[in-house]
Amino acid sequence: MEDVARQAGVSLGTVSNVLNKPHMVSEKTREKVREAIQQLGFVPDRRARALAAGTSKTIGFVVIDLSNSFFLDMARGAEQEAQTAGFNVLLADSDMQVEKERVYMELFDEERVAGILLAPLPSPADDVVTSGRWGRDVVVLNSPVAEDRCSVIVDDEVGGYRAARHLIERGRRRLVFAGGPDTLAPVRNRRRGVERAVAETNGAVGLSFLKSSELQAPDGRKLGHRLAAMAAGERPDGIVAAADLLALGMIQAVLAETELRFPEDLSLIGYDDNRAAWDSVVPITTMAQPGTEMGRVGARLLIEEIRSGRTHRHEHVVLEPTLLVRESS
Amino acid sequence: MEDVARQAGVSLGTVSNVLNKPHMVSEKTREKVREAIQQLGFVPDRRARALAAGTSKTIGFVVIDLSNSFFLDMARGAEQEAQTAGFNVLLADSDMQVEKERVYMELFDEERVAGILLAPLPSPADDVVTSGRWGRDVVVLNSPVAEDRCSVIVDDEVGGYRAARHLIERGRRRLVFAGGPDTLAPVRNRRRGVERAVAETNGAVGLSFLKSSELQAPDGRKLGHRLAAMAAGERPDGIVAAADLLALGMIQAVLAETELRFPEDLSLIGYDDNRAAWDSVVPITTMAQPGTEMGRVGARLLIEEIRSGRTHRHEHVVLEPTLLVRESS
DNA sequence: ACCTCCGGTTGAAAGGTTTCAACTTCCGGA
DNA sequence: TCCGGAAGTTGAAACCTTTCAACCGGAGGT
Repeated sequence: MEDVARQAGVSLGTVSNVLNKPHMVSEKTREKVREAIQQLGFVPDRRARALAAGTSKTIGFVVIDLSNSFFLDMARGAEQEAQTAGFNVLLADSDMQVEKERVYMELFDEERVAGILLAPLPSPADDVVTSGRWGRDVVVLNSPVAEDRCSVIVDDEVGGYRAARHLIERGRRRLVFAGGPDTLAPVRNRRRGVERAVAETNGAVGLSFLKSSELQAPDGRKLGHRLAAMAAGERPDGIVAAADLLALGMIQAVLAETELRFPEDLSLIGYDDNRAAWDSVVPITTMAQPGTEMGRVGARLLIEEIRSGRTHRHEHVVLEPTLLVRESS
Repeated sequence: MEDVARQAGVSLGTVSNVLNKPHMVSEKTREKVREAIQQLGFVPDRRARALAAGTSKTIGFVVIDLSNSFFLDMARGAEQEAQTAGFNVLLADSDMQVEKERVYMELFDEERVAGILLAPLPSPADDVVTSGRWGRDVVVLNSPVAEDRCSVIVDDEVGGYRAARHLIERGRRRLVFAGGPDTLAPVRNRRRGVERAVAETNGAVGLSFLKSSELQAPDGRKLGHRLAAMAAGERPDGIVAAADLLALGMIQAVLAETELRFPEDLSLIGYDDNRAAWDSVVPITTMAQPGTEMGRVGARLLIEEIRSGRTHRHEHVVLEPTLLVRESS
């Protein structure tokens, strides 16, 4: 920057002004400086800038698992929103490991980013977030959190409810919820929503829970296998799966082992609108989670918090999933 | 840091030494300082550190498309390797937009990262990379590049060749390559590999190219449809698809429209080992791209370059894809 | 008793920017 | 002709570290 100043025949302060408050500099000087910058290939040093100014324009996003399109969508949403506010977002994939989550939180903390977006691991989330006593502003995505932070979550109970309602409206009455493990809060909540819908509908019965150990396609195939083995009388006619891959596996197994057709004989609805399930043989109706919007809202909240400083009041936004009707129902 | 020094009753320099060269500080002092750090919740400022030291320990990765598991694997590989060398990597998704690619390259440049890993957009790659005249070290992944940079690519011709060899060894003789558009270098090269394998095998014939406009599942379904319509005599018995999703679509269409079975009547091999195709009805044999390894090698090259400074000699590593036999062949 | 050497420790400079009070010019008005 | 004020520019302090030459005190050798 000193070189630039010398070459343009102005002072350091003026170069800085050209960079940050161009309107305060006369047209003539501005041009001279710009030219010098060009010629010298000067690239301002963000670190020094942030150091001197005491504020940074980049926010960090620590995300649990980028291979899940839901989280990738969040990242994209956050990025869009941040961009319009003049912020950049840097990504770090904690890859389902608490350890890495912590490391990256610390990295961003040391990096003095303006704020952190965190999509945490299910269980010990709160530990990491609260224990760290990060000086930085943090907003938490997709995980309930104590009062002293902003958060954005999506209502799983409503999702389960609406999924079941959809099946009921399609004339299904013998409903079952498929998923697991029950220790996962989202699974529990989605299931509860389904049960509520069943309970408030005349003539609907909730069949016993199709329990899976995880939510991947192979688990779905096992479930589909069980479904295929059932007598016609005991078989459900509507299934709410806790995840798309689970639904995908079920469809494959049922199609392979029986003559049943989707959706005529069996209606199925998945959850998440997972890209990995987009190319199922029969396209899966699903409760789409508003990933992009979560990212956007999260970023908005965070930037607000950054800007308003101590006067900020924490918010807890609850979003709702939306039904995406395709061919499995 | 000043507060820490005061509280521990030592000088600034000593605190710094505790942080960076603990062996140079007496046990007693070290403890005192550590305690003070603890009590005051002091978090060193990386920016200031890097500024003062003149070196940074974080490297940036600008990646074309994180929703493609191949690139995500690269990111993971790079991260692993970087970690063992004491570096951190920050991710930026250019999301297939040249504009964003440029913005992020600039961001990392201004951020004075130690170096940049770039998995660029297909065509104007070189422009961005070279035109920028980034002072920073850059290594390019998955894209050929001029002499003055390190790069890591994977040999598509060999991939096509091996895929075809695999089918030939399985007894297939009427081979076809499916994919497109032909303007994509990887598609062209894979195809050429297939042709070479056919040419050098007695009795093998290369059937006319099954051309698709893109490499997604719907394109595959169209191709599958054409396959289904063919008379038995003109139908291939072995297919090399330029991508897994294409293969997945073909399988779905063929299974739906004909009685043909994989692999008995038709052997099929995909390309990429794309996670999005892992859950195909019939698991797809594929040429897996060594994404993780590319990331690792790239990071290793980059760190070497960072460390060796001007004495560095650029390297161009060519990796090979590996066959993953599953059930479609 | 004196000298060397060495492990520890210190203080100040340096790194690249922003900020801001103080300064200079120049213009219009009295 | 002089004055007040706006517009533009400057220089130095500040931001938070690392680095390194210089310093200090004590152990070991003569």
